[in-house]
Parts: sequence; structure tokens; C-alpha cells
Amino acid sequence: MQEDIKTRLVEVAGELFGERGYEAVGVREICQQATANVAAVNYHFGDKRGLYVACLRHAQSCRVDDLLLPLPADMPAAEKLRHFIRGMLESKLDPTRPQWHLELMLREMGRPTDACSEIVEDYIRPMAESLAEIMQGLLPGDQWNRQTWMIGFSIIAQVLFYHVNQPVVRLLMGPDGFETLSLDVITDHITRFSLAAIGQGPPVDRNDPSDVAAPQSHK
Amino acid sequence: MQEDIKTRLVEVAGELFGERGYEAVGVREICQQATANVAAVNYHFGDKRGLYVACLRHAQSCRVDDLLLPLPADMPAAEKLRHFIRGMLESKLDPTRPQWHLELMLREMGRPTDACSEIVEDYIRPMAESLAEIMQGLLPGDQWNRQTWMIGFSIIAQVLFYHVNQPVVRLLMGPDGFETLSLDVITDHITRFSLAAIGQGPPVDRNDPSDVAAPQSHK
Amino acid sequence: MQEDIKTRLVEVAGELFGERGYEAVGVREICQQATANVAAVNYHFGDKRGLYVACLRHAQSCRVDDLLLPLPADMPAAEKLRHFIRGMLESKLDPTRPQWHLELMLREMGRPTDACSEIVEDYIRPMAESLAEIMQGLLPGDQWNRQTWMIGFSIIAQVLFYHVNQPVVRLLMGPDGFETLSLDVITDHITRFSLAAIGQGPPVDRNDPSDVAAPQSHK
Amino acid sequence: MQEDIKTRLVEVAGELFGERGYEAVGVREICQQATANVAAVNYHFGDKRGLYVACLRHAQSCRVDDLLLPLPADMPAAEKLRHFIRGMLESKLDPTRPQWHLELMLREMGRPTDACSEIVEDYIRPMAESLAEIMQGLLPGDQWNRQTWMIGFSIIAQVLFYHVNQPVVRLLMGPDGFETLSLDVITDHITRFSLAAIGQGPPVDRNDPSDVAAPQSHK
DNA sequence: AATGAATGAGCCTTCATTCAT
DNA sequence: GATGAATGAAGGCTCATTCAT
Repeated sequence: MQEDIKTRLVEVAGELFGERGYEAVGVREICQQATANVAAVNYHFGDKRGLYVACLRHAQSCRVDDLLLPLPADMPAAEKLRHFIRGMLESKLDPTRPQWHLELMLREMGRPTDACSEIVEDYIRPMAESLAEIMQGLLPGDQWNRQTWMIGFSIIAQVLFYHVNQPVVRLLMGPDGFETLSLDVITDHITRFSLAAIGQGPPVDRNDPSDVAAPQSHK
Repeated sequence: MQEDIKTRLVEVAGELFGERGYEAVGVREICQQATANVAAVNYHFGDKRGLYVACLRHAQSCRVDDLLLPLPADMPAAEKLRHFIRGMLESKLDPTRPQWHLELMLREMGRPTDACSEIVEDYIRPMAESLAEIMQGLLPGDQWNRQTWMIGFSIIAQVLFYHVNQPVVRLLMGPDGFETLSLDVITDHITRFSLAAIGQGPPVDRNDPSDVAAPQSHK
Repeated sequence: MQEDIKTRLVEVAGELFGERGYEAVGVREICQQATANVAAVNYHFGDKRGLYVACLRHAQSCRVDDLLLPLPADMPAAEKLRHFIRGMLESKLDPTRPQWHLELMLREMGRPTDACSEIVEDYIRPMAESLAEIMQGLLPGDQWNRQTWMIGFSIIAQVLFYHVNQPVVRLLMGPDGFETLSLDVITDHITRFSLAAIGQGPPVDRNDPSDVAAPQSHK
Repeated sequence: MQEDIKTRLVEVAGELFGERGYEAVGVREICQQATANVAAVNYHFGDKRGLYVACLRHAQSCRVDDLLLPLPADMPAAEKLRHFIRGMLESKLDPTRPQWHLELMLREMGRPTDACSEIVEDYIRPMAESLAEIMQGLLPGDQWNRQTWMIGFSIIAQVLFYHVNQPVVRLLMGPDGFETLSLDVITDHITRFSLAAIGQGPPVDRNDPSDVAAPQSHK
């Protein structure tokens, strides 16, 4: 038997909202793809916006779980960071999992609606805490001073960049250059760049020949 | 006498597009706010999309010039980088100029339309080249290998983060904490973080007491 | 209870289209006269053109049946022709049935759209075949050579003339003269003219005094 | 030097109106094709309808002349009739002369506007008189009784049929059959059909083999 | 005399939503 | 509880027309 209609509606709508934005998607299309009645959205969620926040909530409830899975205690902090970064990047590039969860969040963060603060508390802050914990392993000290925030932002920023600005990156580097930016390459770069910035690794070298030849030497 | 109607249309529309996105804004509203006729958009710009790209072009033409002003040749490369970063950040926070210029571009980059490649070529690429030149001063070598791109992206990413995710940052740090993130503080952090990452400066230290007390020691 | 809304829409639209043409009629006006919502046209017929072809189909389905009713096998061929001609003329003058059915078809024939070929096949060709059959009774021979077509056209042409050019005829003959053109008079004239043309009756004589006095001697 | 703007406007507009109908043609298109200003129509003709009636008048003034050119007095009446029929048909099929004059008239006759009665008096009635004169040569007698009118209508009707219903004829006969309907063939048929109908020629025979082989034996 | 920039009414269509079933 | 037919508001756009020049 097919899934619950409400669930189906949320999943279809989430995907479309993530893909094309709130305004560009019509309820007709959503209901049709979910094999539901046109009135189903209004019946189950009050109105279109109600469905949107339902998607947001669903996305956050799903994501929190697998982004925060505890890493082995004996893993080196640098390796934990790499996992964290890779985990965030993965959802965008991994075609096997629905990417709209993160997509939707990013959209919400870029231009916050009423539901934004909720998202931040339930989704973003846990992630930030997770990252803070990792950094605590790298640079023990006071946990939440401004400096810590900013370092965290610098790391997250790099991840988000590849997430959000993919098309611009493609245009800048050309299709061929862009193709070489595998998940591994990006993960490796951000990790090394960030570790070096906080004095926990060797600096990144533009002229490092190993980079071009064997992008992921630390895998 | 009031401004040229075409200009007024672009300014009003740009603001609204930047604020709410292309689809969420109607030409009727634009024309009303610009005290213009409903048909004015179609008359002057062909159609709504035409007005949109006109906004995009206007935004880009305003921005490009002042971001690329040549820096003194004798300025240290590290200082040039700081200026570059500060320049980008400034445009967001400077209240004397309409902020929709950047808003609109960010929107376009996040969900590129046909006009995106043009923006990239005319606005983004020159900026990238400007940054590459600075980096050439810091780390002489091949100019455009992949490593170079990624380092550039890591720097830009941090700047964009504070542009795009301002509301999230405020929510995470709380209003008080957020207030301390002056333009100087952010500039300083990104510059130091990036220089350290490429081995051109001391690592960033979360526990550095000087940071909290006197954020911008290099000013 | 009032008629089905779809029917009402077709009837109102058909009348207006027949009266003023496709382009000169707006959906607003149609819906208003049919006491329906503005969106009703698009909901029920897809778009305005959809309503138009619906009108066309309705018109054709109403007409086809009663024009083709089989005539008694023992009726003389000449009499069959008279019935055929009278049948065609009747539909124009019969006040009990909406005259827009024919109006619309004539319009379509004069300036054919995509739907024209359909009308021709479903409405015109059966009529042509019906006429051909009658002529086969008058002049046995090959059924569909070019000559046959042209004779048929000459007959139909006369009927259509009185349909289409009624106002011109009135102006030319004056109101009084026009009044004497009863259905019987016209039927009689066309029948006699056509029969004479193919050698199946006495020639028409402009000076025949019986005509003026007792127009329909064969009634 | 180029023609007068007013003339150019009338000619371009007449052609377009004749081709696509009044409503389907915009003043923009007219002015553009006439290399005139958008406001020229309103300036010279008051409004769009003013231009339309100007076209009508122009058409009538042109047509009257060459349709009524006096035929040689010694020409047999039957031959005069053939010339008359051919003259009317010609304007449609002859590509060297602008066909919109007649086109426009037919349009006006089919659905008369305010200008119709004027057209009838200035254009149609002279034509009718011309035809009546020819018929007087064929069947001397009272000039304007009803019978005369109807015979005239029967002749005109056939001509108009091929004029107006060209597309339907094409669909009915198929493209190949239609191609054989040259100007000569049609002229010949109508002439023979009409002469036979009034007892001034041999009847038309569907099975006449000469027709198929040599369509215009009387040429 | 003639222009062309600018107008506002109107066009068809699509939208999210509602209501009787 | 759930539907789908039907709604009215709003969408972007084109139109014939006008007015200052």
C-alpha cells in the first residue's frame, strides 16, 4: 500500500520547493505528482504556506539525526572535522538521498521567513554545537567566545559556498575544471584549509604538485 | 522634477526583487510604487523579465567599478587582501547605498537564470581575477590551477557567508553577540584565517585574549 | 433549475461568436451573459479556442442529423433536390432554432481555422454526398468527377448566397421587394435554375408572368 | 519619392484587413509596414475604424472602374457574360493585382457594418446593373422584376462561392482535384451552367468526357 | 503637420482556495 | 474524511489611443 497522503504531499512538495522555490511551484502540480486531490493541501495543511512549513519541519527532523551521529570517541579531532565537512557536502552531491532537505533549509536561511528561528534552534544550533565540540578537541579552551563562532562560521561558510554557488563555480572554472571537483577533493581542501588556519595542519600550497596529480592523498 | 521613469522603475523593481524574489513581485506593485503606468514595464523593458535583467545589469554596473579600484603597488600583499575583503563586506553594510544590488546578485547566483552567466563574466570573474592577482603577490606560482580556485573560493565563501546568513548569525549568537561583529572584526577575522591557511600569517587562536579585548590589532 | 453551465456557455458563446466573430468577443462578456465565472471557460474548455471548437462541434452535431434524413425512395429525383435545397434554406429562416449554428459554420468556412477540416469532413462532406446521391438519380453516371463537383457547387452556392448575403439582397431590392422573397420563392427559383442548367427542366424565363403572380406553382 | 503616407496606410491596412480581418490586425503592425508613426492612424483617420472605412472607400473607388469597363457593343451577349464572370473571378486568382479590394467588400457584405449600404450603392449596384444589361441582351424583357434579380443572384452566387469558399473546396476535392480548377475551368463552368439555366445554351452534362480531357473547349 | 513616449483599459490565463457532496 | 467542480482575485501582457513636443 502506498504511503500516507500527508507524507507523500510533504515529500513531493519539499522536493519541488527545494528545487524551484516557493512561488514557482503550484499546488496543482504538487497534488498531481502526489496523486492527491487539488484540495488536499488546503484540507491537510490549511493552505500552501502550511504545507511549506510542514516541509521545513520534516526536513529538519530528518536531518538532525544523521548529521549528528556520534563519531567514535577515539577518532582524532582532525578526522572528525573531515567527517563533519564531508557529511554536510555529501547531501548535496550524493544522488541516492533526497537533497531537498538541506536545500530547503538553505533557502530558508538565505531569506528567512517566520519559521526561520525555529529552524535555527532545532537544526542549525545542534549542528553548530556539534562543530564546537569537534573544535574543542582541536583547540581546547573556552567554548563559546566570539572567536569560536567566527572560526566555525569560516568552516561552515566554505561548505555552504560549494552548496549554494555550484552554478557559479561551474561557470568560472568551465565544465571540465568543474568536473574535477569531486566530493573528495572539496572535502580535502576545506579540511586542510581550515586546519591550517587554526594552526592544526600544514598550510595549503597553491603550487603543491601533488594536488593536481593525486587530489585526495589523505583519504 | 522627479527622476527618469526608467530609472525609477529599475530602482523600485530591484529593491522588490532583491527583497522578495522575482516571482513574488508583480509588475502592478512595481509600477504603483514607481508611480508609473502598468504598461510602463512592457513599454520600456519588453516584459517583466526584461526589467529583471535591467535591474541585474544596473546592479552589476554600480558594483564592478568600485570593487576593482587599483591598490597602491607598494602595499603589502597581505594588506591588499584585507582591503579586498573589507571592500566586499562594506558594500553590504554601507547604509548610504542601496543594498538590493548585492541582494539581487546573490539571489541570481543561488538560483541562476539565463542572465547568470553574464553576471558571472562581467561581475564575478573580474573580482576573481582581482583576487587572483593579490594571491599571486602572496604565493607566486601558476596562476589558475585548481588549487588557486579553491583557495579563492574559501576566501570568498567567508565573505559571502556574512552577507547571506546575517539573520542566522544573529539568531545563533544572540543580538548582543551579533552587535560586536563590526565590519572591522569580521574583516580582521577572515583575513587572518585565510592568511594562516596558506601559511602567510600566524594561526587563529580561539583563546587569544587580545581578540576579545581589542579585536583589530592590525588595523 | 437552470441549464448545465457548460451548455449555457456554449450557447452564449456560439451566439456571440456567430454574431461578431471569434476575435471580437471576450470571455468576460461570454461568462457574464452565461452568469458564469470568468475562469469557467478555462476550467471547462481549456481556453477560449477550446470553447470555440466546442461551439463548432455543437453546431455541427445539431445540424447534421436533420439535413440528412432519408427521403422516400419513390420520390422523383427532382423533388428530392427541391427538398434538399429547401432544407438548407429553412435552417436559416426557421425562427424556432438558434441561427448561430449556421452562422458559425459559415464564418469558419470563410476564414478557416484548424478546426475547419473537421467541420468539412463531419458536416460538409456528408451533405455533399447527400447531394451527389440526388444528382445520381437525375443524371446517372460517374459519381465523383470534377464536373459533378462543380455542378454541386453551383447549387450549393445559390443556397449559401441567400444565407450570407441577405442584407445586401435587401438593400439591392429594397425592403418591399425583399419581403416577397419567401422561402418558397427562393427554393423554387434555385431548384428550377439548377434543373434547367443540367437539362432536367424547362429554362428559367425572366418574363414568365406566372412567376410574379404565383411564385410557387409547383408547391 | 515615396507615396503619400495616407495612401500607404490605406493600402497596407486594406491588404491586412482583407487578409486577416478587422480585429486580428493591429495598428502597430499597419504603421510599421507603412513606415509610419504609431499615431499616424489616429492623426489621419481619427481612429482605427476610420482607417477601415477609408480602406473600404478606396477599394470601392478602384473596383468600380475596371469591373465596369464597357464591352464592345458587337460582342455576343453570352460572351459578355463570360467576361463579366471571368472579371469577378480574376481578382481573386490573379496574383498580379491586389486582391484585397474585393476581399474587403466580401467581408463587408457578409457581415455588414454601418458603411455597408454605401458600399452597396456605390459598388454592388453598378455591378448589378452591368449584369442586368448583359442579361437584357440575352433575354430581352422587363428590366427589374424579381425574376431578373434572382437570376442575377444565381450567377453572382456561383462566382462568390469560389471566392469565399476556396478552402472548403480544396478540402472537399483534395489538393490534386483542386489544382485542376483553373480560372478558365471555373469561368467556363459557371458560364455554361448559367446560360443553360436560362435556356441560352446546352445543358451541362456530368458525363461529358470533353470536360475532363479539355476543360476549356470554348476558350 | 507630425511624432513617439506614455497611458489605462482590456485581453486571456493561472492561481490558491472554497463548498457542496 | 475526502473530493473535485467551481470560484474570484490576480497574473503578465497587448491594445488603440492620447498628449506634449
